[in-house]
Amino acid sequence: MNRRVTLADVAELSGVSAITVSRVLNQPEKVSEAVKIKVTAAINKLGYIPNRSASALASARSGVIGVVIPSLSNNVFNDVLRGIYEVTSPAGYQVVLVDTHYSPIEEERMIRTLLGQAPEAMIVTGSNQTEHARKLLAKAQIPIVQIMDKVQEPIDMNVGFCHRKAAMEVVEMLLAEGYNTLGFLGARMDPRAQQRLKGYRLAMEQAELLNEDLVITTPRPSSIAMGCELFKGLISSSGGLCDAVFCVNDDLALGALFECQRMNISVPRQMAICGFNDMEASALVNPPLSSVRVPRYEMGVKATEMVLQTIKGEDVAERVVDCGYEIKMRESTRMVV
Amino acid sequence: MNRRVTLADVAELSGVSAITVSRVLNQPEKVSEAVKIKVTAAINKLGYIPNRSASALASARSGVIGVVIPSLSNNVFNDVLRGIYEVTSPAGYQVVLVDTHYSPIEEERMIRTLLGQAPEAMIVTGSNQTEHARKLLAKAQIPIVQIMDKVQEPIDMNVGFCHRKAAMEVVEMLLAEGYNTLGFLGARMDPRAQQRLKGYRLAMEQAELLNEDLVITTPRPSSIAMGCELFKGLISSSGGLCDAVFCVNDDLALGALFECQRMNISVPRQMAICGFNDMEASALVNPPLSSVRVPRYEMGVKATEMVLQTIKGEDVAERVVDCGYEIKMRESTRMVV
DNA sequence: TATTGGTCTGATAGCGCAATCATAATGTGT
DNA sequence: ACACATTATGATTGCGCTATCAGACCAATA
Repeated sequence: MNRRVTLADVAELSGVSAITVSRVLNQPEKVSEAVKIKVTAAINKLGYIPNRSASALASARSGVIGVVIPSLSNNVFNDVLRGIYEVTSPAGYQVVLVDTHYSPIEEERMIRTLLGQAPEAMIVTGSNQTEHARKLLAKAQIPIVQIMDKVQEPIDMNVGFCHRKAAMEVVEMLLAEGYNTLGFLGARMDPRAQQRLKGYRLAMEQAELLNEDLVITTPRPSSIAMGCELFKGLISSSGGLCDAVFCVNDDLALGALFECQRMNISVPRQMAICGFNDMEASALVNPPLSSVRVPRYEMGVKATEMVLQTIKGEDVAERVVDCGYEIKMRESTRMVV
Repeated sequence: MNRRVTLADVAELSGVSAITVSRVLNQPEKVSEAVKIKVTAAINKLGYIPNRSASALASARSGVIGVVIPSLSNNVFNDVLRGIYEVTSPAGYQVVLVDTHYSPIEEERMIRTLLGQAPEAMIVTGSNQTEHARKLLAKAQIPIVQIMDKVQEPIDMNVGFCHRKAAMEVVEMLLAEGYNTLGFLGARMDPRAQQRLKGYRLAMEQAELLNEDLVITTPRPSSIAMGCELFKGLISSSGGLCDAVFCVNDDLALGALFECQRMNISVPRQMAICGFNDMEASALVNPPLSSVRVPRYEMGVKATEMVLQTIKGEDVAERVVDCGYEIKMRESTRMVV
């Protein structure tokens, strides 16, 4: 027979009760050395691996943290995830990760299935959950952190920053540098992209320079290739008058840069380019691309620490954390005189 | 009270037995229309979400697929994961993902905890598991696919390609193109990187051109910045004699390219560059980088289809799949006469 | 010696669900 | 009318583990 090895098997072999074996694994300080050694030997001999479903059911603790992200392909979330695992892994928690493909409907479905795992906490991206999804989350009575965005009315906790403010600040810096015909490239246009566009519009309006012909966006997914395409769109729509472009992320900015190289448009002399997220490539291309550094890894770590702390019953001092950002002005937006 | 809603609650409200509610959810074809409507209404009213731990325990089916990858930061695995989710998600399976940080020891530990979830199948990366980890996997009696590599003796199933052969072929093509002082840049040097290096060495040896001074590697993580660094190492170690460089991945190749641009080394006139993986940027930089296209997404899909098929009890025709690769020769390795 | 307090171990029950088998209700053919 | 198959529903049980409480044991103190 190849029945799976259970606690009872270990108990029998080591001559103790099942509950004692359980204690050896979960509360070893409550067991005498002699028994611990006997039981450990039996565990190793049988190759016993505890069944988490049974444990979860009996203890009402699943050891699962649910993580909801909008896209597995967006590298931005790699770093966030890395941060999350950095904390969950040593703490013995498992991550169950779902991808919503940027769809609130799908997100609601995913949250529902995730809740079926009775997660002890959830980390979700942004704030445009459906009304029903928010209700589900609130009803679950577990710690929840919304990440990436600065959220108006958090379901529970929040770690993020204001994308609108960051974008405004970028535009203001570019205007201060001397650029004035400043275009905008955006793809996917998820809520965070929308906020950045809003920031761009606000700052341009304030400077009385807003020209909707210079705003090129698409709901299609973002990519370097899309950056090339949108940039060509900007050139034709602006009649070649643009002197700078703010891209909603670094992929688009790289695309714009590579396209400039092919079109023999000198960066930054003829065209300044600024991205967002500060991915690794941005600082290393030629010329180095200006961008906005975002503490992605740190957000993942912080959010996870907050939920684990709450699980442990400790108080979380700051339930809403503005993790900020850092504008990295590099050669790609240095005005040449 | 805020006790979680259970099957029994739904059963009571709808005036049927618990098992009937269970059937409405899992085998609706076995329940009459009238009862189905009544029960569904109760489920919605109470906001009932089934507890998967209990379900897993009772049915001995966890609905979990375990996935073991060596690194969350390596973008190569994004696409593989995307492929995996593309299949698991509609089939109602949850993915539990673990990251081994390229360490077989940590991998063994992760596999052990993963097995605690009683996964119905596992997808693991490569073949350098510890002996014990392999035993654990084999003992689990579940379908297992090793991905990425072509594996000598698969634990169960395998989807991948031969990295050594791919690298050999690349080197042979570069030599045929007319390059002969061909360097190698490698970072991290995980088993697949080792295989590519082996392929390089074999091909160079065959051509009687192998010169270990032109092999620059580091165990440190791979990155674009590391590509810049290693390339500088190659230049100094080769005394500027190199006319081409084969990089173990595209990050290093991009680093080498960007560094060439800064050092005013013309690519490909003075230095040809070839990468591996064919990430998006490679085709879009200037000049476009030669690389090896690898069906990452497809590997994820295929591996997942294979395990789900096995779970369903169907036979998998090919238990070992060579998914191949495609060498993309682009301008960065075009000999200029 | 009796009492107390502490440490260690075990018996029992139940977490929420589905497998299994039993039973009731319905239809079908003769 | 009957036997018989078929479909729909329910009662019981147990998956593997841990919470809870009870008890055994020992040492130290009164």
